[in-house]
Parts: sequence; C-alpha cells; structure tokens
Amino acid sequence: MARKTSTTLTEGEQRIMQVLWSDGSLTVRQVFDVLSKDHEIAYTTIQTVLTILEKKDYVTSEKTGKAHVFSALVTKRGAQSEALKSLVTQFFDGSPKALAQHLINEKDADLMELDNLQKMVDATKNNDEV
Amino acid sequence: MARKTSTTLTEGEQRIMQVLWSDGSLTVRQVFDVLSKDHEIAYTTIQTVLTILEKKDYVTSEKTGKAHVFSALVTKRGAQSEALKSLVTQFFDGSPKALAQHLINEKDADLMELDNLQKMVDATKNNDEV
DNA sequence: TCTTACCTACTAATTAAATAGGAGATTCTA
DNA sequence: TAGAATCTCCTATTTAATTAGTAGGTAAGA
Repeated sequence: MARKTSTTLTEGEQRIMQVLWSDGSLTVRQVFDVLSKDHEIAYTTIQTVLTILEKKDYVTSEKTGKAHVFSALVTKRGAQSEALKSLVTQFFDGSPKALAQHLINEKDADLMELDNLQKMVDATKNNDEV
Repeated sequence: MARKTSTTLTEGEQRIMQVLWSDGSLTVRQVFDVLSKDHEIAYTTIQTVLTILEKKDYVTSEKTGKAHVFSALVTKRGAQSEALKSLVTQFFDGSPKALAQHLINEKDADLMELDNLQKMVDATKNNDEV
C-alpha cells in the first residue's frame, strides 16, 4: 500500500479553488490568467489539476463552445469545514473541545487571542441570538 | 518540480508521534508493539518513518545498548500549533480571525458550538486572568 | 479554404509518502 | 561458542501530487 488520496484539498488544488471561489465559473485559460500573474505556471498544469479536482468532485465542468467552464461544487466554507474536521481528527484526538482548549490556552503561537475570540463570541451573542 | 515536504506531520508520522507523546522515549520495537495492536504494520515501516521523523527534527534518537531509543523533540502542543497555523494559512487566507469567524458561524458541521466556546472563554477569564 | 490560435486528451517525469523485505551486525542465551 | 533473536541500514515498490510537454482536433479569421 502507498499513500491514500488526501481527504482535504492539497495546496495546488487549493490555489485553483481559490480562484474559482472568488471569480465564479471559469475556463482553464481564465484560471491560468489569474494564477500566472503570481508565479510561472503552465496552462496544462492548471488543466491537469482541474481534471483531478473534477474526479474528486470538487468542481464540475460544462463544455461551452470550445472550452470547458469549470465551477466549484464545494463552497469555500464547506472546504474549510472539511479541513477543520480533518485537523481535529488528526491533531486533536477527534475532540473539538480539545481544539477549543488549545485556542484558548495558546498565546505564544500568536494565532488567536482570547480577547479576540471573546469579542467575537459576544458580538454573535448580541446580534443574532443563537 | 514535484511535491514539497509536508510542513506538518503526515498521518503516518502522526500515528507514531502520538505513541511517543503518550508513552515517552521508546525503541522501534516498543512503538511497534503499541501500533501493531491496532493494525497490521511491519517493524521496518516504523523504523523508516522514525528515520524520516528524525530527519525532519521531530524526534531524536540515542543508541542505548543495541537499540535506538527515540524521543519526541516537538511537543504535542507544538505540533498542534504548527498544524493550526498551516490550516489558517492554507484555508483561512492566513487570517486567524477568519478561523474564529468560521468557528462561530458554522453550526452544521457539528464541530464547535458557540455555547461550548463561550463557556470555555468564560471559564478562562474567571480562573486565570489573561 | 487555409492557416493560426486555442482547446482537450494523453503521456511523462519527478518527488514525497507509505510500506516493507533482506543483508549483515550485534547481542543474548543455552 | 554456536545458534537464535534482534537491530540497523539499505533498497525497493507503489501511489498521490506537482508540473508540464506533445499530438490532434476545432473554430475562427485572412
């Protein structure tokens, strides 16, 4: 046996999904245009990754004229939830509580600050009753 | 170019670190004994992964008698912070605030509940002034 | 219509990760 | 001390991920 397919988006996949999330349904060319501004990347690389994403059901494509138009099947929020769930499973013994505890206890990582979290919780409590 | 080395622990690496974290400094044999209870795994697989972990500076080894004794160089908490940071970078646009927002807004994912978070924040506030 | 531009499909190379076998060294024990 | 047990080191295989090239088709413009 070798490695299993990643349950969450890999880095390369993420980069492309990000474009689809922010710009809507796009052709390979359009994704290419966006990504190639940042770094050197081949047109076919985008195409290959989009194919992989389609196989993994993260996107669908529809042939519109000559080109395929790809659109996200998974929302950004959904992918975030997935990634978070996977993080909890792998690093926090499957316990969301352990994650919460970590977020509250760790200050050195300059990741989250208690006050920040507090403010947000408060804001939510006050604005839209949960 | 092909894939870069994972910045956080991979699943296989995690499984082994977990044993080191809970049981302290162990030989390959001892890790093997623990892990082979759960699933079929070869002794040499453990050894290979431990070597990788050593190269990545997650563990050190010391030759004690015939066998090497491996101990964690990175704490569980440290690995969790790393993983969390990596999650934020990759899935939350590098913004811890975005993660907090997500945790607060998402209820469907049955990941964290606001009340839960609230309770913990409160408890922390009251017990050890931050 | 013929050439050019562009698109897809297929193929390919490289590396990390996951898993494990065998050779040879070492140590313990009968 | 000879054999068994055990350990390390090196090698090997397989698959996912990353990246990209080439061939061949289609559409559009000169």
